[in-house]
Amino acid sequence: MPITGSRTIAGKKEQKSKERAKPTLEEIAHRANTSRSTVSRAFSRPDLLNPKTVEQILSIAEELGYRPNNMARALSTGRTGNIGLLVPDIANPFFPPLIKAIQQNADAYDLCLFLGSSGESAMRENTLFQRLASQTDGIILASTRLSEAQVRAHAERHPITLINRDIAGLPRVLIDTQAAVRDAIGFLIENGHRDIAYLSGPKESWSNQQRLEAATEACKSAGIRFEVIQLSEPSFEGGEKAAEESVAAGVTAILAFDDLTAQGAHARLSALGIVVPRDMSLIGCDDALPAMTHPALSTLSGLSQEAGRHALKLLQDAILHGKSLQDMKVVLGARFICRETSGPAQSKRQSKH
Amino acid sequence: MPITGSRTIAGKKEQKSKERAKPTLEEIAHRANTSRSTVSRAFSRPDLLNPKTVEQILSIAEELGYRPNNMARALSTGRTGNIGLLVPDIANPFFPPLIKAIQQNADAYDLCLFLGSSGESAMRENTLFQRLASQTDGIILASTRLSEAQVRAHAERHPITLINRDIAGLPRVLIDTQAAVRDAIGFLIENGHRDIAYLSGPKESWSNQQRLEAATEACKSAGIRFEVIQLSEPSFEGGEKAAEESVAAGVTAILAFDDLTAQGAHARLSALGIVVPRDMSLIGCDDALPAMTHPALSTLSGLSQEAGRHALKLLQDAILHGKSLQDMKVVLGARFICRETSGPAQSKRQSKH
DNA sequence: TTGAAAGCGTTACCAC
DNA sequence: GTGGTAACGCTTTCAA
Repeated sequence: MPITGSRTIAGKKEQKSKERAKPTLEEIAHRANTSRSTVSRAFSRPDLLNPKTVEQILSIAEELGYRPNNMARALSTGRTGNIGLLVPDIANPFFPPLIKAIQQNADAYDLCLFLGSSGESAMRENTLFQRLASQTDGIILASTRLSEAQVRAHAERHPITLINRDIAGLPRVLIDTQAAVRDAIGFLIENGHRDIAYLSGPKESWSNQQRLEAATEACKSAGIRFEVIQLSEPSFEGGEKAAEESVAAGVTAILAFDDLTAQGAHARLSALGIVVPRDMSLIGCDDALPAMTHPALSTLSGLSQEAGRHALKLLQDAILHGKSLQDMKVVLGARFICRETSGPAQSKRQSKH
Repeated sequence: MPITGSRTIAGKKEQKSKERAKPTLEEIAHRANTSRSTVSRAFSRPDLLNPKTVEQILSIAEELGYRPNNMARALSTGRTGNIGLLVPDIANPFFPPLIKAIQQNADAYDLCLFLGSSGESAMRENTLFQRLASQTDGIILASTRLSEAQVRAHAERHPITLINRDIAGLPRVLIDTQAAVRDAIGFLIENGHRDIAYLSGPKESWSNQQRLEAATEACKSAGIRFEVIQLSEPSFEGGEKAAEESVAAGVTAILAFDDLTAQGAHARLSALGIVVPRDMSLIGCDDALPAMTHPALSTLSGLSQEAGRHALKLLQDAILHGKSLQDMKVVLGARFICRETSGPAQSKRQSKH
């Protein structure tokens, strides 16, 4: 007996006794002395059938352990019932809560989720997209590293929703951290800090651009020294290296691209004997490691739950209403959350008040 | 113009000027004055064709932006090129690294990954399984909450690989933490601890059973008081609650089901003014929050990378060699990693040495 | 209320 | 080397 995928010319009564191959509509129809059409309807539009017929079919199906073949169905209907989600790095703590939120909402819509993690590589992301496109009704791109042109090209042929990427004309949900960044910088300044560093993330990252811009302006307008330190990569290790540079630069406060890099920085600072927040204030971003850290990390609130919910809603609209017909844009405002890693600047310096 | 999924009787020349519908083999064949078969072969078995033909077809395909339809291909070949992965809770920090490892290996095998998060619910896991079964070649069940009977039933009809669940006859990879648990308990005892609590995870969890068993025996044979505290749920919050019970129970050391609950416990202990490790030793499990914490959490090493790699290997074997023909079992040994949250017991008590 | 048959996009067998 | 055609499992007109 062939294991799988074998061709059988006369598909009639192929199975021996207990040989349980996956039953098909045909199989059930045969057992119920009826046709494929009827059996199909028994599942999709039972209201059109004689209740007795439905009942009989359902019971036979149950007995045989029938499960509809999603791919065949999709091929026929043009709808897959699947959606895709592409993230740069699933191990970055910002994403799991987001993925979870999307997953749960997908369940509610009765959709299955394809997950892709691109490893921060645009090329890989592209490949994954193409692979997923033919098996999904739409795809959510979270913090995509693709160029605007690439995203537009994809959107041309497949429903898309963006998270944390602002491309006009495409449905997108944005977590706006600019106000929160200004608050955080304001807090630091009020607490006497005059030398602040920003650990800058990937250049392709919209979020990073936003934060960098807001921080730059806030410091500039306050006449404060502002150092931009480029992370080698948006990871724990990247944060560690950047911490050393920050120390060398002689700042008293660090605003990190995200919580993960902030934690990396924290670890390295501790290793160097620098106590947070006494010797150095540290603020992360995303609130992805809630209170998981000691001391609890000051950060900018993440909102990934809401972001996920809205993203799925938008995607659903895009799928049903054809190509993202209007310029849907949801903006979620983050807030500065002051916990235990940020405080007064050390030494003689004081607030001006 | 219909948006999608429309039926067209004469599929000949349906598209107007720039109306870019997704091109099919037929479409390309037509443009190249050849047949579907040939075009198909140009992609799958170009060696069988005249190089000129191949080149021409490929260029036309490129120009049209042709992408093969995975579902149609799957329907025809019986292989989907997809695999599924079901986890109890993607937000639990143990899983992201595991998922990432599986994802990367899947990429290497040129497989797409379906991710399902069951929310710790067996029912939901079952539903997801059935939904995924028809669109995947095989499914990896990580820390499944399903009963043995349910798992076996599924395995009957679909290739499966288990992670951290020991069911004879099915391919599985196990992270064995028993030796590590014994080492951890041994360490605590040597450091003067005589009252130890274990924060116990989900009953369905094989890992939890293993840890509980090892800890119980280790304490028993050393004649040490051992308290089992059942977590309301394996989460940060669950850990917080359990910490209070531990304090009430008057233990000097806590071994937690996993890192997440350990962190929850840590947070609550700190809030209660209990300093770790001075007043209370704390050991997690999985090494999922590497050094992300301060003080760095003592834990049992996770090995999720290796687990993911082996799981995919086993699944691949199961898929290719038909139903998991032999009792493949990979056991990975975890180690106790002593960091900063575990140390000598407080007060008068001393090690016997 | 039910059945026949065409069609979804692809592959694979069998001729030519 | 290449083309015709059946088949994969399901949905959906169209007739009866």
